[in-house]
Amino acid sequence: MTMSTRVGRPRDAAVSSAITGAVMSLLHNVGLSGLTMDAVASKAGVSKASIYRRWASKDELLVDVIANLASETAIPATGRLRDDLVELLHRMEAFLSEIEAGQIFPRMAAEVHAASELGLRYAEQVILPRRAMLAGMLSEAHARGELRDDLDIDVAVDMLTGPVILRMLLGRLGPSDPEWAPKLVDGLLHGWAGGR
Amino acid sequence: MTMSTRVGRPRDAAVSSAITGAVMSLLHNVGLSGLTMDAVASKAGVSKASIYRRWASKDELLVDVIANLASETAIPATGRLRDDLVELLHRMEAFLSEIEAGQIFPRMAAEVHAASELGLRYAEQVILPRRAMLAGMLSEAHARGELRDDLDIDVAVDMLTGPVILRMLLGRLGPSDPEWAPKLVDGLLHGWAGGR
DNA sequence: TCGATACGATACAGTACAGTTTCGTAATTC
DNA sequence: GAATTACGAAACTGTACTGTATCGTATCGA
Repeated sequence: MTMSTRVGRPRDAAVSSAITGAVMSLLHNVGLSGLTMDAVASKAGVSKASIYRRWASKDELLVDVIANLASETAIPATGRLRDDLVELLHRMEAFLSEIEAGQIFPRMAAEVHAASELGLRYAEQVILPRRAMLAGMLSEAHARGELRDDLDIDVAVDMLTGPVILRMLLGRLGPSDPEWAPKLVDGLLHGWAGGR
Repeated sequence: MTMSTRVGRPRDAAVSSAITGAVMSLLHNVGLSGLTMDAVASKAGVSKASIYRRWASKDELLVDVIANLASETAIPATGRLRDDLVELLHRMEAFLSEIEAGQIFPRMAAEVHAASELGLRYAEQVILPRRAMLAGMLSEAHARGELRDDLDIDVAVDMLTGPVILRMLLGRLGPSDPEWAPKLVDGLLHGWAGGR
């Protein structure tokens, strides 16, 4: 029962990375609408057959690339909640604008809403892990006594991420306010009413 | 220079309304992806020629219908901000789920982001007016002394609408919490930190 | 050397859809 | 009643894809 070393010419790893690289490049340049399999093959200098030898469909290729694209994200943890939140928002803004997420996220949101295969995998591999990380961050702050006891963590995650997503979706509608992130954080922490 | 009364058979107003009605119905049922001109014609009991006699393209038809669809919305005004906000959120949730906006909004967000003709008109006719109404509502509350002086109204609008949009986009990911709206409002008004 | 698999290139099949055109018929103005 | 426009039906054109198949060639294990 030897681990059968496959016979025949082995797959070229450079081809695989050329394909995923081409997908990322095209996402960045032409967005999701202009991303065709012919364009990927052309950009990667690769034949379409080589793509379909590795991925069964365009959707599987996309999920693969997008999931990896969104993997490396560290949560700031200085111990001071306000600073952590502002820093987090800045990172989210950077990430969302970096890869033309304005093209990707609306499409993925529609997929999630439609509960398609692509949408489910995007939710599992991209959205839910991030929400879990945020929830963990808030839980730690709660343990440190920085949050009210009756704050619902899930709702808080919505309160934090919702405005960022919205801002990215509608970004071009108004002038961008460099103080937006700290204003949001202070609004969240201290509330609209009463106070100072 | 008489106002030339056009010669020939006049257009049937019933045909026009059948078309727009079919578009709304299809948006409701199959969403934007399944909305083809053949489907519209079939559903309306009308020939495609009659559609293209009235609208030059699918996009123009869509803009027309969507703009009218989002026209009538009243802002609650009981004078107590908290109740108004909760009621407002409920109306937004109802509106967004009513017409399968989960299909429409992501698509329109992508259009807005791409600054296409369709996106610009959607922003002008649907998004911006609503934001203005919300800003007015908050300004009144501010005049009544219910809000902190240093609250940025624009950011506040983001804080209010962002979570609702997000919740709608990702709606199917988690169990729905009937107390979500009041939790959000209380979180906004009283803040995460300090307090009670 | 031989069988098996990968590769690029390219043609091909299949599908889906926007928008156009044709045709026979109905409504309206002059 | 003649010219003109609207109407439904349906065929048609053009396009833009996804995914498959074919072919000659290259690279591996046995």
